[in-house]
Amino acid sequence: MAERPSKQITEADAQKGRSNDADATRADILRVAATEFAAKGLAGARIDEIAEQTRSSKRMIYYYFGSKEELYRAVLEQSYAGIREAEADRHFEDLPALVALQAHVEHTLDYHILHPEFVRMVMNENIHRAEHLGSVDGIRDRNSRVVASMQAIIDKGVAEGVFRTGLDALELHLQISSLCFYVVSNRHTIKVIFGVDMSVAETIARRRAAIVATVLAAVRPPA
Amino acid sequence: MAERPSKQITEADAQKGRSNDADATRADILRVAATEFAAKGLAGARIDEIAEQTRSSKRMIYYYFGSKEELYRAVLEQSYAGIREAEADRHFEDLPALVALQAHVEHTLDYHILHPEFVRMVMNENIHRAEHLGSVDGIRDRNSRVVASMQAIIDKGVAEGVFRTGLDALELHLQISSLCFYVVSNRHTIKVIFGVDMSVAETIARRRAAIVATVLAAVRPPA
Amino acid sequence: MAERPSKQITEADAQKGRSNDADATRADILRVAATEFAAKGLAGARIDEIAEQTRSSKRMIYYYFGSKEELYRAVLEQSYAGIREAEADRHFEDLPALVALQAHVEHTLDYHILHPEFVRMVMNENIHRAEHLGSVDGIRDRNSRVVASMQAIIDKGVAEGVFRTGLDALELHLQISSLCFYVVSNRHTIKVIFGVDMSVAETIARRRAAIVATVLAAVRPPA
Amino acid sequence: MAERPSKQITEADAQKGRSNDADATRADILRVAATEFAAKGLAGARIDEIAEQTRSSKRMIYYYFGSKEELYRAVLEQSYAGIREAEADRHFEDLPALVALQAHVEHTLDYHILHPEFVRMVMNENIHRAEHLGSVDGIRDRNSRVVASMQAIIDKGVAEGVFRTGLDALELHLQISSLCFYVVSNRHTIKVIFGVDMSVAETIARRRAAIVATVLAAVRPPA
DNA sequence: TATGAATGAGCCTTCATTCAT
DNA sequence: TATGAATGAAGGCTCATTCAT
Repeated sequence: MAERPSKQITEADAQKGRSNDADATRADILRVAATEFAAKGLAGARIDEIAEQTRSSKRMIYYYFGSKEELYRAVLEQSYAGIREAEADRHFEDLPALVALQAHVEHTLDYHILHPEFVRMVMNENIHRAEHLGSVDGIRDRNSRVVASMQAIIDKGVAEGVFRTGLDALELHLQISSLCFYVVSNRHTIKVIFGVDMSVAETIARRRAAIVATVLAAVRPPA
Repeated sequence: MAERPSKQITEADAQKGRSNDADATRADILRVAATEFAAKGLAGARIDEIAEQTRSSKRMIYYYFGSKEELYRAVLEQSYAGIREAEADRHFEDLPALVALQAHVEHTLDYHILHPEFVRMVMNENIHRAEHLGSVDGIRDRNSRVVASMQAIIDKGVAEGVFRTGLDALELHLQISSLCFYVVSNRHTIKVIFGVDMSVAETIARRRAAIVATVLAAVRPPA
Repeated sequence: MAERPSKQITEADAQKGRSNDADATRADILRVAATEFAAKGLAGARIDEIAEQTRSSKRMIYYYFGSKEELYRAVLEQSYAGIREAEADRHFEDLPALVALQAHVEHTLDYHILHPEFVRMVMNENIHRAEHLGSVDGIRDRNSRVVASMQAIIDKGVAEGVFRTGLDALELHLQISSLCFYVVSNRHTIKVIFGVDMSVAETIARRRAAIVATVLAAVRPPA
Repeated sequence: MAERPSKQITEADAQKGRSNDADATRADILRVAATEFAAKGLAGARIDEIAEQTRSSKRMIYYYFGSKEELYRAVLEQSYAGIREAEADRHFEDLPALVALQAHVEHTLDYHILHPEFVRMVMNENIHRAEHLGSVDGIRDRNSRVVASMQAIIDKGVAEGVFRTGLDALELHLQISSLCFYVVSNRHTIKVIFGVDMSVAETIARRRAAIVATVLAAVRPPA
């Protein structure tokens, strides 16, 4: 993310002692906006509040992003880019299927727990019937990649004789997502209704084990 | 005050404990508001738009509910009352554990699919960190009831030798909830990313079977 | 004020065990309204709040008084009726002029201190350029009576040789009013600016003496 | 910010420390609001009406003042700043005590007559129990200054042998205020009740003379 | 005489957005 | 690229008043 800025530092910038202010400003706005939109949704977030927490001004938000909605889309895009990168970084090819699946589930759960803003953005997007997600670049690529990756694990598991046959890669992916997403997305109502605090490490550990157990049970061949 | 209501109490009214125009107006507002809040969230919904779809006026909304937030809370309360009633109607006591569990999962999934507004309200509430849920009456009662019911099934299943030991009732409930909730809550992003339309009957049937299979696998005793 | 109800108790009332409900209701509303209007002014007072503090309802306010403004006028009228009665009760005819004048000043000051709502109503009325006072019955009578009374004291004082000549009755009345009114009308700003609390008995006593001294000095003949 | 205001700084602006459109807009709003609040009070004044008489818009009122109450407070502050400045401009040090006192009374009366909005604002504030006055800067300073000034006159008068001893500076100040304030504050009820029009020059002159006479009599040593 | 329900107009306030510089 | 000032439209809410019974 911070590795390769999209614009080169111009000579003029260098002369003025500024090192790519534009990108820094953009990133700064995006960071603040991500927090605000995740916290309050598209309608609930306030451009003024975002501007105040920014190092620059409200005018700059419009200069860089054009409108509140486009800023929201940029945040959304960034959110999905994050999980895409995280998923791309995982390489379970050489592991036994069961180990790979377990690792995948744990990584997925961890990502959600570590990135509640991502979870909130996805919730927001669903409240808006995903109308902004369509215009986000490369969003459909995720499909093939994540499903292919799941399919690879399934194939290996079946080949190893540790998975049952007839498993559907997309279905399995969605179930794992369900189990990992819900823990984070619904943690507040869970807390109120059941008194369970999902931010406690021990609770998380217990839930992780239970989720892993369920997923492994789901792929287990019949006795 | 309670001496003589101006209109006669009909049998239907009596059954619902409603007795006059006031309650009808209240209910009408609540119904419209439920749709709007579910669709757009607390911040996104507009009192004006709710009023327009109502048989009464904006003024009446404030007359009966006091503020936008209180109206939202009333809708939230009603949403939870709905699922609580639905859960209370289920009686699986005389069924074998596996059948009871399967029926429970299917009912739960069906309820979510049939009541997407409930799902959306829960999402909204989580976006607001469940700050309004706390003041909703009887919300914590659900805990004991739903967990007790799950525990009963677990106990019977273990007694019958068809469930493994060591199952946690709350954990199982949350996993079932995850699997049933996500299908509905995230259907829009799922549609955009994976092209799967959750409103198609066939897709639903396939997912229902898969979810049931996973839950049953999760409780299955080791081979 | 509560001595003689304006309407007789009808037989029907007596039968129902009600003793002149209508007048009681009217008086009750008027009493509450007086407090509210005095406290918040015509624009600031709320019919709803008045109704809530009443033993009857909002509808009754309109039934008896027709409108907010007319209720205000009724309160105003009642306020002026109060001071008129108080002034009418004073009989200084047999006293020496100086004693009579001193008693008059003290009574006037006491009345203002004991009836801050009257003072507030007069302030309100001046803020509204006295547009409602015109339609209040018998308001101009006060002129002749109060000026005549003052003139009588002046005449006697001059005859006794203890007052200077050339005194104007209205002017003297207005100066006494000024001194007595201001203490109450401006007590809040006085408190904030000068830290003097006009509700403290000792402070009042000191001010009373000072005001009396000034008025007596004002009528004193030249040395 | 202060680099180059869009309009040239006029001499008048410079004198008042104002330099650009923003301050002009603010001042314009304040001027209009002063009239409205004085005329109708806090509750009676309408932001819409103020906005209409302004060169700018309703939105700008909130941009500069935040709320109706804060605008009211700004007007109140300005009102008191006016009389404070007027009082500061008076220099009676070199005059004989009697002349100084008479000049002071006449100036005070003139200020009230020339600034009825100030009088009305003070009335409004008293109707609101001076709850806004507390947060007005420098309001308590007036105390020391005005009392000190009065004390100086008293001291000189006593030294000259033309004032009696035992005079209290605050008390004298309050009596003078009473006499000058009431003429303006209660002129409408006075007009209705006594038919005396305080806006007529001759009437004012007569009252001024009478008030001066009373104050001078109040300080006169015993014969 | 009395009451709860209803209402239209209008009020204070806020929002995303744009302009002038 | 950057900033403070400005804005139209609309949003939530309240008020005095009236209707149906």
